[in-house]
Amino acid sequence: MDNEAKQDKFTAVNELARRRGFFWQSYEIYGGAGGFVTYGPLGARLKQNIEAKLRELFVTKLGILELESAVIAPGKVFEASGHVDHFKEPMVECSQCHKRFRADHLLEEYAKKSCVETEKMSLDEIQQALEKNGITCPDCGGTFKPPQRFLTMFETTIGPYSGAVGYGRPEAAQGIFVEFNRLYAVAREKLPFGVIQIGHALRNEISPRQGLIRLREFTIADLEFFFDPEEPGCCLLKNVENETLRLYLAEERLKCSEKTIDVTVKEAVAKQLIRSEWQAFFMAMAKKLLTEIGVPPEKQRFIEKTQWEKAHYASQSFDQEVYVDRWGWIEVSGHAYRTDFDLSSHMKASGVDMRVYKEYKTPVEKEELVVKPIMAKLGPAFKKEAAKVAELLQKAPADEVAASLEKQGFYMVESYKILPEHVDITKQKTVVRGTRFIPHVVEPSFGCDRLFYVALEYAYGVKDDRVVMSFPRSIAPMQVGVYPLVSKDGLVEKAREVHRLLANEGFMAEFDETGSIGRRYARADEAGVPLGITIDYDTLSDGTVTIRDRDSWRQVRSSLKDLPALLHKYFQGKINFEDLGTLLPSK
RNA sequence: GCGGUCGUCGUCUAGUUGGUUUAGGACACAAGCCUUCCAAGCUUGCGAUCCCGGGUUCGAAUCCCGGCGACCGCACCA
Repeated sequence: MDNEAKQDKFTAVNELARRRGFFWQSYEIYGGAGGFVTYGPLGARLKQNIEAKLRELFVTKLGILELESAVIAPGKVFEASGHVDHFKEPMVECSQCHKRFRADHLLEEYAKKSCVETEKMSLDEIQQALEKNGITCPDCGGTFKPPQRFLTMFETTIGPYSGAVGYGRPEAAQGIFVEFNRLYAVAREKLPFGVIQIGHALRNEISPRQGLIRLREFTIADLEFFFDPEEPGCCLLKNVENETLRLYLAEERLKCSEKTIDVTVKEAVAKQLIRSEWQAFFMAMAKKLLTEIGVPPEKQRFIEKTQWEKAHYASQSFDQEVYVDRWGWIEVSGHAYRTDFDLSSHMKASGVDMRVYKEYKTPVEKEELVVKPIMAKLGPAFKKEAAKVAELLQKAPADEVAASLEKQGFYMVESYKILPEHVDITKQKTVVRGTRFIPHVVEPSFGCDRLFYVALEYAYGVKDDRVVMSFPRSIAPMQVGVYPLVSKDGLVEKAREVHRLLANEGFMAEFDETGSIGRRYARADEAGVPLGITIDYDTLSDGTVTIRDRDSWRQVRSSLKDLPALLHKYFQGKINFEDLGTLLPSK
């Protein structure tokens, strides 16, 4: 299978995808536009099924809330979140060789500026700093053109006349943070809770290549999980504690070592390799997801981001990577501990309190001295000033007042001399029942188009020179094919009847009567249809059909009347192919 | 954005020293015949203004310029 023109899987998968309608580049009739794709019938279905997996895993099974928010946001949202600053990178271009560089990186490297410093610099300041330090093109020594900012967010104006700037969201997360107060109320004001949003996001990439791996418009699934930083324990960790994770730690990467370690979730948490229990939990869930869409565990790993690589909001973060044929390890999900960065930022920018109230388990009783002015005495003593004096007294520190009265027999508040008989000093018990705080956030974030791509690549296989897309049955875009063995003697009519039956039972079923039976099986294998139902002469006489397995090409014989129930069980993963009927001898 | 290579039916491609090319083939697809289980065979059909725009020329798929797109390298990827 590899003697001639050994094309890589990326090429093979893309070609198949175009031919069979999984996906292709958008706007082809106008020459195409980089970074945009169209999912065809099989692809749209497959993508929905993958997203359904995410929902099943998080929404159905864990009770994570789902949200759908707008793609366009007012400028303030992404100013507050830090994206406007962080998506706008200062770049300089060499006037001789036209190579482009990140101006801030040059300053950090050659002028020993810190990234905190460069962050704050204006374009003019950057230019001056470059000139002052005599920084020229590292490649050819040429001088730089004036620096410019490249904004990787899509910018627009909201409304026809206003200058109100709006941005296409580069992630779905902010749509969750800005709605936090309502979501928290809907979640019945209980922590921890999580919210997921699966939707389109936009990033105006400088040069999107790599097909589905880097797009300008893509589907992201951001899950924000809110919890109390004082109770960071994960109540679900037990369920996954023996799951192993392959970690590629930052310290190994800094040593330029390729060493990865396999640890159980339990160990990773115990050794503080993963500092948040919830983060560890979601990493285990992410591994489960990838495994379920067909990526073997040994082709997955979690790479810890170094200090430099981490997002502006993250405390510790890992990328889940999958090994692909052409590029090696590529990111499919990110796992960041965002602390309270986002909610704090929006609180500060909007002025809206997003803290949550926590009642103490046992109310804290405090005993403190209280100075109570006795108005009956203050009135005669200070006349018109009495009210003011009382007010001042209440603000004064009670301890000081008490000490002064005791020692010196009086207390001076401004120019007023307070005598012991003017006030009543008592010990008062106050009960503090709770406190307010900003929840912390752990965020797993999946690139759905990348999940889609790795699902395609790992499904791709060649058997007897035929392409077989071995999707896990739970995500296969087409579930069953129904075929008359030959197109005569009433077999076609019977097959149509079976097809209708299955379609009405809720299966994604296709009907195909053209070409030889072998050709139809081959076509179905290429579309990744797990089961083929073939109607033959025995079907007419005894009501049985053959069921063909896409991956092994084995066949079983089964009664038509049992078929719907059997297929339901099969697609729910409760039974295997052999359980569908009696095995026929393979030819 | 820069540099290199490239762009012909749905897919893969022949042709590219400018001229019988109404751009050829294979696979796929469709209709029919045949066919009792893995891309069989036969017949017929559908399908490409040769990526787009401009230029040179009597004549351009072929040469030149610009654009778009793809791949590889650099840079970028929060």
